Amino acid sequence: MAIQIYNTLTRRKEPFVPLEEGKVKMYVCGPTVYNYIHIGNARPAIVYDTVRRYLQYKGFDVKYVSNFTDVDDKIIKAANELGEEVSELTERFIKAYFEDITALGCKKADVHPRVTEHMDEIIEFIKVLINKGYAYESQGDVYFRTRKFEGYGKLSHQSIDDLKVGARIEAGEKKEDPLDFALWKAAKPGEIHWSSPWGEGRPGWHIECSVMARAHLGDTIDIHAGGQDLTFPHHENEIAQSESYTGKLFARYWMHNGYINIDNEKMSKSLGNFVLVHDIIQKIDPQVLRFFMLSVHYRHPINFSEELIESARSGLERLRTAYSNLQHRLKSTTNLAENSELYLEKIDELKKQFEKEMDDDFNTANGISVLFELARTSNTYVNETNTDEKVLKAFIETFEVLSGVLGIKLAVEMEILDEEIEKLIEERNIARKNRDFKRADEIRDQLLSMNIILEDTRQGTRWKRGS
RNA sequence: GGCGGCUUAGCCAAGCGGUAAGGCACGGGUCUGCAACACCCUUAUCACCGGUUCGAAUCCGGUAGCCGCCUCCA
Repeated sequence: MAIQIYNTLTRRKEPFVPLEEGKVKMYVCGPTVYNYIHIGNARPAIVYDTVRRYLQYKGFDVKYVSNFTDVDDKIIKAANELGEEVSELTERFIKAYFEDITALGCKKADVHPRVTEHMDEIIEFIKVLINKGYAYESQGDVYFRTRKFEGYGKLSHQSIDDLKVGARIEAGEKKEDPLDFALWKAAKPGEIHWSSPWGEGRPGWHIECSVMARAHLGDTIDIHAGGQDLTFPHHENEIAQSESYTGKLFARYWMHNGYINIDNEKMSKSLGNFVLVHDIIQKIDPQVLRFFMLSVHYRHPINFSEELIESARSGLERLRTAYSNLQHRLKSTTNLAENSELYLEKIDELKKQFEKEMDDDFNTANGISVLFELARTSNTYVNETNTDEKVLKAFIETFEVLSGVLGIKLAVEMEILDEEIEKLIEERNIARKNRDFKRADEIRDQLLSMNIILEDTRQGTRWKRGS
């Protein structure tokens, strides 16, 4: 069964068939680097990282490209305010971006192209659009002539006339039509600029993605993804530019993720409820954040609140515990179990179930519920009198593979305890054997105050760090 | 005004015509010296009204409420 992807272009789920068999060309709109990313930026990073991981799991060779917008109005403004060079500022936040998404369990893209590194190609691209009559120069700016492109509005499913009603007419209009958008903007005095046939200036926002996608992935790409708000105008404009340039379909599947709200309100600067990843991961385990985001379907809105994060934390903890229960039981497995086949079959069944859910437009929420079922099954198994190493390892491997697809790590770092603590645990076990429960409880409390939680199982005492 | 989405148990959330997954919290029980972990059990007819159908949370029409895009935005 093929993967089904909801395609914004057709507003339907479609079987995913890449242009070139076995290979996927994927482009994800990346951040404008003028600040730390907020959790709203983190969602596409996590969601499409997961899409990529699943495609790879299914055997596709994925080329994943995600850009940095490293020159634009907001960047220039921020650099001016901080008295910093544009390049210094962007370099700083690109570095921070990698730190943040790495913490969130996202792999780097195969290519992270930057606008400033594609200036020649951008200028060349615009020249062609002008030559073809799709763009025109106006007082040092260059605009795209939207009415010239027949398919304008096909992604956002709006007719060009409906769009026009809502379009804002800017003061000092240099456009032929309000819906035309800038490909090139003349530099204001003192602004960073590049030389072009139309004078000193810099690229408009939309052109960069058209150029960089083509430069790194070719004329037609398989999956183009980004936040829902990019559908219009950003992606609509990309389509207009690229298809006018190449005469070919730009992207075959368009994926758009939903928004994040904070305490049921839209995250916005005016409300002052921006949550930066950089800040929040000081307080919340970034893995919990990832788990939380994947527990909701990517196209649906998600609400962010401490209460919901706490609930996600408990859920992830349950999976981690199940995983460590298996590891722990491995040390005392009897290998006398007679029901191995039954469990191996169940594991296989759950694995298939997971794939079925993920095949359905990357339903990570359901994928996670399969992990919970795997946990319940393995917890039951771990408590059997006899276990089989083969089965324990199959459980462990399945946990690793499936959670790996979601980019979730279940293994908790088990640092070596100091000798003193080891001795206390040992002393407590002796006390318990002698039924000196007072001393035993004393030691347990003492360790608890050191954030070490003890659990007595039939196979011995084990410990873990509190969270 | 145009386009689109949402409304499922205390909270979160799946569901895409065949009779309500899963998680968190709560309560009861088993396990345990006690706990923790774990396991078992218990908890909803799906905003409302009408229609189509043998059968609807799921399709159609309408009502109400919430939200997004149409302007920089993930």
